[in-house]
Amino acid sequence: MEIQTTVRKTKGERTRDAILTRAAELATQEGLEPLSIGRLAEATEMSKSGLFAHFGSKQGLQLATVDHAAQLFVAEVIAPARAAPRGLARVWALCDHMVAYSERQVFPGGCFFAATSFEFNNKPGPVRDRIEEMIRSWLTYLEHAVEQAQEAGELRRDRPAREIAFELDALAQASNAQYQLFRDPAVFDHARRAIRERLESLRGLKAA
Amino acid sequence: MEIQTTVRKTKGERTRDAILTRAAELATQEGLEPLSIGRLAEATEMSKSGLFAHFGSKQGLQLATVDHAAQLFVAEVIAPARAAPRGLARVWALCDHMVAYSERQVFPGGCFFAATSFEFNNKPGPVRDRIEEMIRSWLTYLEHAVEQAQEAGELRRDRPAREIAFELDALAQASNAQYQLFRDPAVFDHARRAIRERLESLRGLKAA
DNA sequence: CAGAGAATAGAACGATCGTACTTTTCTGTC
DNA sequence: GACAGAAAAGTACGATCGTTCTATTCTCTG
Repeated sequence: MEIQTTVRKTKGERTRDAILTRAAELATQEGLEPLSIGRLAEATEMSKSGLFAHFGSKQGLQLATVDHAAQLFVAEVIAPARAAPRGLARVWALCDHMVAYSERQVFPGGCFFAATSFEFNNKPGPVRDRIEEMIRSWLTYLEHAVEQAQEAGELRRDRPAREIAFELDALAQASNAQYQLFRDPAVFDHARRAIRERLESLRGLKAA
Repeated sequence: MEIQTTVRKTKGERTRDAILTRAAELATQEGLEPLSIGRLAEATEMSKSGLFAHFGSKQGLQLATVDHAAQLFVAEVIAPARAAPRGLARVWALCDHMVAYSERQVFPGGCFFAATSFEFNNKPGPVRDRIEEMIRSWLTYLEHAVEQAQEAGELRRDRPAREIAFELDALAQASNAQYQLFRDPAVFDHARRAIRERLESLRGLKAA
C-alpha cells in the first residue's frame, strides 16, 4: 500500500529519490567526495552496481545529490519565506528560516551547501559550479529581499543591499558552523538576536 | 649553505617541518582526510614509506598538521594583534589580522581551521578534538579581548562579550568562505567595514 | 674517518575505490 | 498471464589507499 501523489512515479524514480535523500544526508556528515558508492549502497541496502546504474558515474551521483539538496533547501527556506509579505518581514523570514534550517538539522551534518562548498572550493568542475551557483542564487535572493525592504522605506539605503545580505548570511552561517562544532544550541539564539539587532539598527529614516 | 637559527635542527626535524608545511597547504585545498600519504610524498618528492615513518600513522600526520597550522595561525593572527594595546584597539587588530590572514592566502585554500572543521565535524576522534580546541581558543581569546574593551569603557556592556565575539568572527569567517567560493576580493572590504561599523555601534556610553 | 643510529627508500599486503560487463530479477503493459 | 524492457545484482578489473617489513643511504658524533 502506498500513498499516491499527483503523479505515479516509476520504481526507478522512487529508488533514485531514496538514494539521493540518503546521499545528501551522508554527504553532510562524511563529505560528498569521500562518500563512496559502496558506502551508499550499503546504507540504502542495494548492490553497488545496482545503485551505480542510476547515475552512470560518481560525478553524476554528486550532481544529482546537489540538485536534490537544493530542492530541499528551497522547500525549507525559500518557499516558506515567500509567504511573508515583501519587505523587512520577508528579510527576517528568510534569515529566521535559514537559522531554523540549521537548527532543525534538516541535514544531519548541518547546512549541505556550507559543508560541500568548503569541500569543493578548490576542485574545479561541474559539481563545484553547481554548488557555487546555488549559494550565489541564495545570496542574490536575500539581497533582493533587502532591496525591496529598502525601496519600501523599511531599511536605510546608505549601505548596499549586497553588503547587508552578506552580514545577515554571515551570522546565520556562523551559527550553523559553530553548532556543528560545539553542539551548543545557544548559537542559534545568538545568531537570531544579532540579525534582529542588525535589522533594527538599519531601520528608520524613511526618507533616504 | 644554510641559515642557522637559534637552534640547529636535525635533518629529520627539517624534513618534518617541510612535510607539514606542504601538508597544511594541501589540506586546505584537497581536505585533510583525502590528502593521501602517496599524494603528499609525491608533492614533497619523498618516498611514501620515508614520509610515513615520520608520523607512524595517517592520524599522526593529521594531528601534526593541525598543530603546525595552529602555530602558523597564532603567528599570523594572534601574535601581531598582541602588539596592539589592550581594549578596542586589540579587538580591531584581531579582526583585521583575521581577515588579512584569509586575504593574504596564508593557506592557499583559505583558513585552515574553517576548512578542516567542516570536514571533521562529524568524525569523532583526536583530530576533530584538536581542531575544535583550536577554534574554541581563538573564540575565547577574541571574547576576552572584547571583555577588556568593555572593562575599559570602550565598548558597551549591554551585550555579552561572547556574543559580540560571535558576531565579529562570523563576519571574518564569511569573507573567508565567500572569497574561496566567488574569488571576489571585495568581500574582505565588506567584512572589515561591517566589523568596524559593528564596533562603532557598540561604542560610547562610558558608564554601563 | 669510522661506525652507530637516524633517515629514507623499496617492495609487498589486504582492502576499498570507481567503473565495465554480464546475468538475473522485477514491473508494467497488452 | 506472457513478454519486453527497466531495474537490480553479480563479478571482475586496475588503481590507489594505509600500513608493514626489510634494505639502503645518509648524518652526526667520537
